[in-house]
Amino acid sequence: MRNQEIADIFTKMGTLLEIKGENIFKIKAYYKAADNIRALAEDIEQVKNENRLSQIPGIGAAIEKKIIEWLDTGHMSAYQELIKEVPVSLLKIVEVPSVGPKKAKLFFEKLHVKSLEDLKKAVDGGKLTGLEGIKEKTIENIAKGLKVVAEGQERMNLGIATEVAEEFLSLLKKLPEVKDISVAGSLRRGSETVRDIDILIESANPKKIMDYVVSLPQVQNINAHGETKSSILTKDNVQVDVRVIEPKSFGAALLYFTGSKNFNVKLRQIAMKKDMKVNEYGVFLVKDGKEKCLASKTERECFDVLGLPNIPPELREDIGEVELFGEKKIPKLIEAKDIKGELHVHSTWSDGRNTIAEMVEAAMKLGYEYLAISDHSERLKIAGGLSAEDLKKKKKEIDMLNKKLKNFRILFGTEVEIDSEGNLDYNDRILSEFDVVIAAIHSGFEQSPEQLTRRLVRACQNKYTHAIAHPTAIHIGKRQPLNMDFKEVCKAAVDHNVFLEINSFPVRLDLNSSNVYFARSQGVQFVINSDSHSIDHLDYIKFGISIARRGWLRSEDVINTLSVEQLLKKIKK
DNA sequence: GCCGTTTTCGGCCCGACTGTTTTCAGTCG
Repeated sequence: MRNQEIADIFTKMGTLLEIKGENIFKIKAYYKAADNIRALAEDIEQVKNENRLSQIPGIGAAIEKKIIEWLDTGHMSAYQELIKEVPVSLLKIVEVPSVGPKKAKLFFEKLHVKSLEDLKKAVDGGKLTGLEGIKEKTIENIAKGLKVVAEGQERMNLGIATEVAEEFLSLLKKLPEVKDISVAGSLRRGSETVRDIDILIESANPKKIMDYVVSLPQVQNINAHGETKSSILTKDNVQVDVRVIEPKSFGAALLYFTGSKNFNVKLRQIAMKKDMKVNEYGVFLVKDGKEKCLASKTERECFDVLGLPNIPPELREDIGEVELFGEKKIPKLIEAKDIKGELHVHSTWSDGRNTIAEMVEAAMKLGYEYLAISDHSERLKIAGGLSAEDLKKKKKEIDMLNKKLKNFRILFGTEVEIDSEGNLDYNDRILSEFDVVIAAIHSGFEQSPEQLTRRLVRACQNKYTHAIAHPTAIHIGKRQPLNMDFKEVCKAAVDHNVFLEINSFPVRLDLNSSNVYFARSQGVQFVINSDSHSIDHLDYIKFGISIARRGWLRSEDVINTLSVEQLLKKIKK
């Protein structure tokens, strides 16, 4: 799919036009088109071939023409013209905190600054001094910003973000001034990656809280320190924004700061049609130039007066949830309590840190009814892959443990390698012994799209395969997802009764929520696993559940919400 | 550049903080 690359071009064009000083609404049109293409569930090339591009919201005649040109010829003349005027390297400069399009333009025109290196030289050489609107403090902030960029402030995965947020929440909760507290932003929406952490606090005494936040030992740099809003950078380079809200508008603020941005825009548009206005202080009726607050205390009240149901944070992406909620078509989403067991955890038999017995004990504490111990297969030597001989011993251990257990079943599983041709790493006789066979790719990521697709399709066709683990093999921050035809893989999964995994391990989070949303539309069924390598990892399942919810999954779309008997019946080939 | 139950023009979501000003522009979310 070329959706991402086209969306990226339009995002770039938006920013370049901003630097150029174009009409703000034209710029927004490019951003909006990029957003909608990125969120598109189907292949844009197919949409083009079926002449439906203009049906995508935010795509009119001009942008449609540009998309067609790009898909047909591999270049876009409007983009080429634009980067002649505004060097594409300026995009790096607006990424520097406290430098936006206006300053980028100023530095480019007055100092010929075209790259981060140029900017650094200009700052170090004192060249910024004397430019209009630039004084000591601004220069200092830009110097700091350059440092942050140099240290690579990337998006962190959901696991790291959750950890940092929990640390701050537990510290702040101790303050007597804090009446209520919640995370907001993409973290609350359960997004796979998070850029910064938003924390909202309900309190009538903001000053004390603000002073406390900026004085914490975790703070490396104070970006802002206001009366109700402060922003800090931790020593681990994580940006944490804390806002204090008056009790009467906590709900409205939570709604506002949870976003997403596009969801908020949609809410305001709905409000406008009803002569209302939404901001972080409440939902207001606007009449004869006067405003009357209709709701503000809780999110639910705000949704109520807008005529909407209580939309869960994970769904607030403006990909149709608002409209469908109006028609009562949104499914009842899966919840943590629906999970009855897991099919993909490791033990000391391969590269896990805990024994089968220890893993089982931890799983029972979570209220699970079963656990498949799916260790690596022979070929993956680096992770202690099991030989045929090892498997016999492991099976014996599981049988023995199962005899002792009441109301819990250990399943004999494997995470078996898919080789470069799509064959599985054990022969049929061995595969037939397992209760659960999960096939996975751990090597050969750089094959051609055709090879990768064929590999995954063949793995699905194997009559012993029950599920595909971490189907795109993404490693957040390190490895791109496999470049393959995901639609084909979904089709093979459906045709051969194979379940696709939502792997909850924080560096994987694979499938991601857009994959899930798309796969669901293709009729795929799922399994949510933690891929635990120790008892501490079992808790990661919560991230997989967030992704499932963001992909609109119900409990019946996920096989490990079934009892063990139902599960074994369902996966039987 | 997009869009339309005011449909081919005239709108297009809202506010806090900072640094520069002395009323506001730029940045950010």
